[in-house]
Amino acid sequence: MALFIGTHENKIDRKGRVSLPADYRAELPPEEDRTIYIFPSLYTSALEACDRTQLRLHAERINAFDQFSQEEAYFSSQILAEARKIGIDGDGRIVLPGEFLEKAQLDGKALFVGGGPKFHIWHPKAYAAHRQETQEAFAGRTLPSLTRPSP
Amino acid sequence: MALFIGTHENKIDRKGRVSLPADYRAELPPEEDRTIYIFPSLYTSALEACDRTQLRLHAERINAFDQFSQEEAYFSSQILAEARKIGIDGDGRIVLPGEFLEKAQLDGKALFVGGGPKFHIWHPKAYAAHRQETQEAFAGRTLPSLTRPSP
DNA sequence: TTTTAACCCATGATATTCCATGAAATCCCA
DNA sequence: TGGGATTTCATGGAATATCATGGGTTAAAA
Repeated sequence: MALFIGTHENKIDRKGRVSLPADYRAELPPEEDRTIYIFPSLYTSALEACDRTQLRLHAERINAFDQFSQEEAYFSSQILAEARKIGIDGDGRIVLPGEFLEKAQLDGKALFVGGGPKFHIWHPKAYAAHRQETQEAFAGRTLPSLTRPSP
Repeated sequence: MALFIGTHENKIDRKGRVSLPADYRAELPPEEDRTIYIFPSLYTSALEACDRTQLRLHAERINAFDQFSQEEAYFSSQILAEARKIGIDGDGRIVLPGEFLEKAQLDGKALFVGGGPKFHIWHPKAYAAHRQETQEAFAGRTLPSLTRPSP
């Protein structure tokens, strides 16, 4: 499984190109190492990106709702309908479509934020604020173990 | 599973390089023996380090929360976004990024402290104080068994 | 045409690798 | 068991490779 970690702030050039961090490129599966999938995050201004395997997992989660249910329709329209397949050029760069630049309010810089099997692309200042907010909301919280579920 | 034990105090050279204790290197899995993952400890000034298997476990714990939930966002931003993949050079050394040196307030020395599947990197004096504190707080405490869950 | 995507090459800064040294630990054989 | 030989290890500096970035060129799409 891909493990995207760390944060990298890269420049968006005048052609709209941004280098995908080398760490991230190295995590992409060999058979699909020149493609990622991106869609707008549901509850933040960021973009969410992942490889094909992870996008399939999202599709399966959505399919786990009852067919023709409102939940299925909601998540399907928010994720699957909005997602785009993005190519990676020979120098490891991607081009973000205009609609995504607007959604994430990106101007000259893109902040790549690792999140395990996925990563986010933020406006640097927006991420700083978001990080601060979650930190205040969850200060002191510990991460539950998988083997011994908390009561 | 890797078992990092014991403590080792090594020198940080002017390029930020430190020798990873040979004991620890020997514990790394053969297929990934030239890479470790490091992130700032959530509630101390230390750095936390582990192998890929252990980091994936962290990612899975975080993924066990609902997608797009606040808990997921919090732990992801505190652990996965702050983590870095650190290469081990041919001589068994790692380079600690400047941000990590600051976070752990490391100047010339790094104290490696074994903790089973993970280890910590401390400023020597900070660790001495931390050890003293936990000892005072938990002296007399017994260690629960795995097979007989605590009530 | 105008735009958009993909490819090729160049460059400075940063990160990684290679080689050398002394000290300490380990080994080996009488 | 002793003591010299050998290896391992931490550390220092120099050489090399990688990466992000910029620009130009070509090919396909709008």
